[in-house]
Amino acid sequence: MKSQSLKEVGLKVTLPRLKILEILGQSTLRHMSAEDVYKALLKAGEEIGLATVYRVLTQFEAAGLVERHNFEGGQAVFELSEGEHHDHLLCIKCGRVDEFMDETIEKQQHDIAQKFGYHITDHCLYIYGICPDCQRQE
Amino acid sequence: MKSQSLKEVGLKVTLPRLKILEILGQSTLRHMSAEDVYKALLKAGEEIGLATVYRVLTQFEAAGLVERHNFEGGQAVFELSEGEHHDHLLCIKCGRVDEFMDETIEKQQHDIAQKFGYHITDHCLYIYGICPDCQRQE
DNA sequence: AGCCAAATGCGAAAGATTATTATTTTAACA
DNA sequence: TGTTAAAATAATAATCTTTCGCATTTGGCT
Ligand SMILES: [Mn+2]
Ligand SMILES: [Mn+2]
Ligand SMILES: [Zn+2]
Ligand SMILES: [Zn+2]
Repeated sequence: MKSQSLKEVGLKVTLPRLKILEILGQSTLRHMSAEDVYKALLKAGEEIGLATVYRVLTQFEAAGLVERHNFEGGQAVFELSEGEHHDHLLCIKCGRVDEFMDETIEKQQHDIAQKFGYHITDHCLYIYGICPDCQRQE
Repeated sequence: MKSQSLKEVGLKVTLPRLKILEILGQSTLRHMSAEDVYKALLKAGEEIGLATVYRVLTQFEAAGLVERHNFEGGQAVFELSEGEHHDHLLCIKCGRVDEFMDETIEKQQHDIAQKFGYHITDHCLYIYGICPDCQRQE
């Protein structure tokens, strides 16, 4: 359960942290901005400050519980870490986000880093485009 | 020459625009933030406002003269468009940026978008890691 | 129950970027 | 070449996202 995952990463079990984990897990959006989380909390009747949301999300990221993405549009978004890595396809019209993982691309990245002598720590691949639904409405 | 490229994209030839193009072309850094450009202008004795730098860079982007990248770290960076697309390798220690292009990755991206039914407009792949030089100093 | 370190809430502050508006400059043309 | 309307600039204010500082509260432990 949620309090367990907090303990495992060495974070105190507090009400704000539990609620934020809950929101991230239940929301229909897998990718939420701090503001999204804050509004969802308000809607759920929780009085948690926006600064706390930011603080907690940053701590969750450091602990490996969530991942932060810098999609276009100013606000960072967060999603619960599910173990396996994936990259993103984003619709520039409606904001839809799809996820994928491609072994070939992952391997090529590794080869490129090796060629340049880099020790990879992380990477992100964002493919922007127009989703099937939005193409129909043109 | 520079005034020509401005005319070609339908932008008036103004001193700020010429100077900014010049800075982008001459700087040793291929990837500069608006602030970087602004400081380089000051150093060159030009009195151009930061707001103008932002405005001009955004116009250049819209005109296809420069590309904007949202690397990690808050500030967007800009580079002169050189025709051929490329992606980026970034050192998280020293900020070094390397560029590469991999046909296999490009093709896989196309295939993925097709599978999801997206019409690709753009994409970016950022590989973060530690560069050879920084590995030595550990 | 009671203590103390850690966490929260609130408002202020910071950092990046954009908007407003008066003034200046450009491009077109008489 | 001088005139003029439209566009661009400079300066400043405003906005937006995120972080900080500090007084207050809470969670974990005795
Ligand atoms: Mn995702
Ligand atoms: Mn580049
Ligand atoms: Zn869409
Ligand atoms: Zn380095």
